[in-house]
Amino acid sequence: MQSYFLAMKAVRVRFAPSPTGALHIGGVRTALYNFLLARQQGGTMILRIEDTDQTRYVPGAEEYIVKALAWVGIKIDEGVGVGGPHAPYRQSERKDIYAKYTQQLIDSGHAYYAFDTEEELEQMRERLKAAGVDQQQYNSITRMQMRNSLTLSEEETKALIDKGTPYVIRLKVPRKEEVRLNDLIRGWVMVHSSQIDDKVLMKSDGMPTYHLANVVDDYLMEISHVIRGEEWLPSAPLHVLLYKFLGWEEAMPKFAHLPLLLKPSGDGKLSKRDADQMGFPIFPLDWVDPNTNERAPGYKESGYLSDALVNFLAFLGWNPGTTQEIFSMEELIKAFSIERIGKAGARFDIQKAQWFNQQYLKARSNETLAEYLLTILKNEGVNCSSETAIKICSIMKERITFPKDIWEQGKFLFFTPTQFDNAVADKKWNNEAVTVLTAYRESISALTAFDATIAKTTLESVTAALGIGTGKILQALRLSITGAGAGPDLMMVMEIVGKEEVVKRLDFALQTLKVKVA
RNA sequence: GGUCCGUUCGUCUAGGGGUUAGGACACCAGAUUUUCAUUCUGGUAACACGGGUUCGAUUCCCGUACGGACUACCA
Repeated sequence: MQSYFLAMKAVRVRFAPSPTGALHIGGVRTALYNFLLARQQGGTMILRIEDTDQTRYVPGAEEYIVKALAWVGIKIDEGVGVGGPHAPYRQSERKDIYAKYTQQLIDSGHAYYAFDTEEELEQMRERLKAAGVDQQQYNSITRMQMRNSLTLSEEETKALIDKGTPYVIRLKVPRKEEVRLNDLIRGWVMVHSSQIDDKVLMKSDGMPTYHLANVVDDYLMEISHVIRGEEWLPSAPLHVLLYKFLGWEEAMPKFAHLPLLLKPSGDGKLSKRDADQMGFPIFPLDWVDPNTNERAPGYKESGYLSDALVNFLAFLGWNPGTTQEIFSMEELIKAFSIERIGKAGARFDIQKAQWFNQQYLKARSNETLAEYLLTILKNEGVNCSSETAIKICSIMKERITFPKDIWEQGKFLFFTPTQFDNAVADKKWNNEAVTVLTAYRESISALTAFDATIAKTTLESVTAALGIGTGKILQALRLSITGAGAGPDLMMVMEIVGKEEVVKRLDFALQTLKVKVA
């Protein structure tokens, strides 16, 4: 009956970041998994901002999170930015709610006031450490030696509070109890309550800690599944205890603790530092730290396509069990399942992300890419027809990883080369080449129509007439036209560049490289 | 240190009591491309270790090792 009720419960998931800076790429994956489950089950995706630590608040972070999620295609149904029946969705605006439930815990004997100063806490830890105690915790044993409402009389406690003495409210964790939870990814996890300390629920500034706020909000917002990073697993039993003490055991959400995203070296959580060192972004969008004014690159601005990034991220810790690798968001929604999420941490391999990007880029139409190219060209002050831009994209897109490469690797299409690759020139620039190219220049300048096919047939007839193999001089021709020894189809390049420019470039190359054939 | 979690090619992973342990990225080689890239074909490469259970374990159990997370009035 009970489980039937739970099974039927509408799927409501939340992504609950803290606005302490830009959204980490690991956070994006967590949000994605939540979103996939919500969409698949016809559920609701909620965005809640966990800003209970006023000291760590970073201006602009919340806005960044909203923008970043929108960019990757994670649509928020309810929460910050869109509102909903459980507003407000910013924890700092829900202080009264938490106060009410802390009071309830105190009244039911599951929480207590603690007046210990930082120094006193420090002394306690020192004392325990010196005594060789394994855990220097505020717990069922040590709390009896501290200044709290358990060791003080009711009058003393009241007097202290009335006097305005700073205090926190701590959870009274039972001394001996087996706390268990059935994680959707890891199965049963059991922890003895003696291992859990009397966590602070309400800080001395009147704000709740994560533990309390998270449980209260998940309950009130009717969250069905808590999908979050593995770093929360150790405190999950504490949350289970809270549900129990608050009388919400029946409505407790299911938990799924995701494997961590590891640094490429594999030792530890992926951090901004590692990403910087390895030269890849850690944030979805560019982020300027308001304190240092430092700019951290984003995936978007670095040229990653959002659907490629989503595909890549989805596969870090999850797989469909088939050999299909390319998944659109729609396909991911259909195929996703929590059961197929792995247990072990996944190293972050930027090469794979680049491969996905390349795949998605190739799948883009020339027209779409051309639009993008045209905006770059406009900024660069380069004139180009959209027809030409489409042609350029068609020859460039097979050979690049990022859209910006079309421009960066295709500059020779817009500018006459000013210098030539010496290695190629040394090898391929010889008398034969000069003979052919000189003749070819003459033939082309006499042409009235010009395109890739004509360029090719013209070249073939010139080499045939001279009795020289086309292949022998092609590199020299490429060098003349592009300045380099490698690139896209040469005939198409010449078509794009146009007859006049081809002649001009041949003249310049013949002139400049003359010395090579002394 | 303590608690918890984890461990299949270099990486992401499939698989699961009897398999030639499969795929993808990366890498290497060949083919195509008169270049490079793409594409195609092929190749190198893995069940951490030790005990059980079993006719048989990479798969189940227990240890060990190694790795990670957590251990704040941070989330």
